[in-house]
Amino acid sequence: MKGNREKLEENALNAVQVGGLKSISFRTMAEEIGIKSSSVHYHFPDKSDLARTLIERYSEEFFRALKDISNKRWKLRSKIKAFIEIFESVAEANKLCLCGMLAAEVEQLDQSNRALLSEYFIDTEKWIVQLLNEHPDEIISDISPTALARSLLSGLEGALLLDRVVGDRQRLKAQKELYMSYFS
Amino acid sequence: MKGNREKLEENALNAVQVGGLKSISFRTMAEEIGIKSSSVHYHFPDKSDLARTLIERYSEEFFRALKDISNKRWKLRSKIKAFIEIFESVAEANKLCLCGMLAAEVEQLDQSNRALLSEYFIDTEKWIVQLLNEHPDEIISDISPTALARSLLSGLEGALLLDRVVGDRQRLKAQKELYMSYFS
DNA sequence: GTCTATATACAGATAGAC
DNA sequence: GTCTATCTGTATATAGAC
Repeated sequence: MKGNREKLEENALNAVQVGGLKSISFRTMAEEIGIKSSSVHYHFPDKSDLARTLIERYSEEFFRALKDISNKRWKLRSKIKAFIEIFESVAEANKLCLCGMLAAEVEQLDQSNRALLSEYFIDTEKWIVQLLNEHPDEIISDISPTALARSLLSGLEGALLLDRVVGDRQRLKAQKELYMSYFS
Repeated sequence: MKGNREKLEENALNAVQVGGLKSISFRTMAEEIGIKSSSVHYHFPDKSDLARTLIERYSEEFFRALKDISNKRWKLRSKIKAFIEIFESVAEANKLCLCGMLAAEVEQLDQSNRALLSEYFIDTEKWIVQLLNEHPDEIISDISPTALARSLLSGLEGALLLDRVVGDRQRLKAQKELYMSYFS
């Protein structure tokens, strides 16, 4: 019962997480669901509009998952673990985080999409900082919550990037070991 | 006194670190130094050959810099600091590490270039591990040298990626603060 | 080593019919 | 919402002259 717009979005999201925005075209998007490229333009006027849709869709789903973690877990350690596991599930599909991939292509994005990307990273860091501030007694470190949040998120994005090239999950595993050691 | 091949390599290296391999063409490369695209093909038969040249060139220069750090510094802390500063100088030019950028585009690379990319990351991690093993008494951590090396490198690559989008140097700064706290 | 010229393919995008 | 048809630009790549 999925409409074509929905199919296009899902396929494009996956393809961009694998190969980047420049790796997809209106033609290939169309072919994959059996329509013509001009019909894709009906749903997404241009590539910038498509990118915006994907970033918004990905962000919404991501922050919904973060909210879930905040609500359904008790200990800081368990929350951080669940957060890292989101990235592990991306790695298992041999993809990057959508925003991590687009970050490499930022020069090809317009200003409004760059702003959306930046917002994704900043808001994720804010979510981590809030977590840490809610459980100050469970943190084993002198590093500030802000610095911890920034290094954790960029560390996970980098781990996805390198692990996919090397062909294992060792960097994600190392990041997990490192950051779990910060929480009792 | 630079030959055209040298000019092409330098321009391409910079352009790929900024916008990725898919953002450059034989045409634009040619125009930037005032020749025709067919002449670029004389120097680099195809894009795969160009990519290989860039990875090898970048890796050689990078590992020469690492050797320099190994030789000219005494304390582990000073060596790690110098290593991180290599990434800071890349960030200042608003670029990514060449191999970090190509890691995002790995699906568009052939097998031999993927192997070169992987080698770059693995060899860098080995260099860090060796450093750590040479100064066991200067490490303040229970994390294994291997895990530290893997998380440090992927953390720095991720920091370059995110900082460029957000438009500051905060993630690189956070990584530096975090890892410097591991060494006396 | 560099050129002109060209082959071939694919890209984003739009007009207008149904 | 989807189609056919088309415009325009750009890509990789090669043949052959100079």
